[in-house]
Amino acid sequence: MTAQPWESRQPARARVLETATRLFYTEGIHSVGIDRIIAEAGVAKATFYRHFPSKDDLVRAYVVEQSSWQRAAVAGMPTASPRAKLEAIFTLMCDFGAGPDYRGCAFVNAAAEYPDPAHPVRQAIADHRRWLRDLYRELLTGEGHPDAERTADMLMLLRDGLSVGLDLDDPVRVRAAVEETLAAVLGRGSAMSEQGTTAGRR
Amino acid sequence: MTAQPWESRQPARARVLETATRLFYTEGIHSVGIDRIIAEAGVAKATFYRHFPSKDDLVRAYVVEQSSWQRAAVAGMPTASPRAKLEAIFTLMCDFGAGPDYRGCAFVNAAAEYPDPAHPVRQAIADHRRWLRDLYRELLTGEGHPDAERTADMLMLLRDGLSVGLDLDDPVRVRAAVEETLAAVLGRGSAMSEQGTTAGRR
DNA sequence: CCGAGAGTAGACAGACCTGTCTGGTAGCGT
DNA sequence: ACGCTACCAGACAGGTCTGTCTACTCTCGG
Repeated sequence: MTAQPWESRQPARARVLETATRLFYTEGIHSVGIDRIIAEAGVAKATFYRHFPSKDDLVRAYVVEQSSWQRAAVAGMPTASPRAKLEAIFTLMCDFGAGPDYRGCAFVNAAAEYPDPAHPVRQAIADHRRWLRDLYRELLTGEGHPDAERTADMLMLLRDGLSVGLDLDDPVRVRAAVEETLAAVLGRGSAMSEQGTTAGRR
Repeated sequence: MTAQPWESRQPARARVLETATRLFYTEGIHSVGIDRIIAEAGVAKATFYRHFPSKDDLVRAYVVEQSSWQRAAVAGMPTASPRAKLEAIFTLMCDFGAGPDYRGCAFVNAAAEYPDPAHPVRQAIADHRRWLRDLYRELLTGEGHPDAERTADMLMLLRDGLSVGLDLDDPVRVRAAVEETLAAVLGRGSAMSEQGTTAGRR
């Protein structure tokens, strides 16, 4: 009875990481135990601990994987002008944040559960944020923005704000405020377009 | 040996709440157990459970108390113009966030550990955020701002962004970006003054 | 003086946590 | 056919969690 034709399924490590990602994101990290993860992933405990020597390693892998997803998503976006790309990134975040499963930014939430800045999980979060800020800065530079450094920091502020607000406040109002702020920060070239999933207005 | 002259000390409930506030904020909520709190507060377990029927009640009291602090802090600020008051509020947040003990926004962090929006803790957080947005809106209205509703939402974005950024990124750069964004959102009347604790520039 | 109220100290129950270990099975390369 | 690797199932240890309970002490109002 044991060990079905599991070539059909994903390999154990991927199943664990997928399950952990879902549970960590929707329920929080400290609230989800190993037993629950291996049960829902259909994986034996020994197998889990072979792939992830400790729970913290799993958490770190979760954060790193989230970062990889986002990098891939950005890399796979249609290459329009830098400005259009920036606006598309923020539109995408607003769309995602308006969905029913949205639970805030995975990195911010993880950081809230790992206070120590020297912890590997925090390091992974810091890596992601460095990448993100560099992305903003390069897009701004590519657009010929006169103060890409400062403006990239402002976009980080906006990004963090919308991550939190979409979770805790009314997403429709947050979205409108994001569009307005983005226009104010980037200068009113072409306002963030109207193709959002939720009808724009207010 | 038991029961010293504890009229000199704070009463038990206050000691518990004070200890819990410190530990919850600096180490996270799920990471801190009841045993630790009562030990550091110097309170018996039975006493604790008389004042707080469950840990969640304590957590809720922690959130409510944080909210009270902030309301009192705002109420106790010198009453200048609404605009000056707004700028002072953001300056205060930046000053606080530049300190070594800063660990992010207590409400955002707590929300990260309580995913269920119907949970009493989340309700308390929502109450605080409603108060905060109303405060922004009223100050903007008092200043005669043409679109206080929308701008209040933008200030919420900025507030959440700086709460996160001051914890996870370089506080000096975040502060500069906050000043810039605030000026952009509020319109360049009088830029946020230079009296910060950390030297302004970049 | 005496009883009520608030507090202290600590044992205890039952659940859950991480992490280890044993033992068995399925598939693959050689 | 053989061994290697990856996996499954589950028991187990040792600790920690929340919450309950017993037994005692101190203080104060009446």
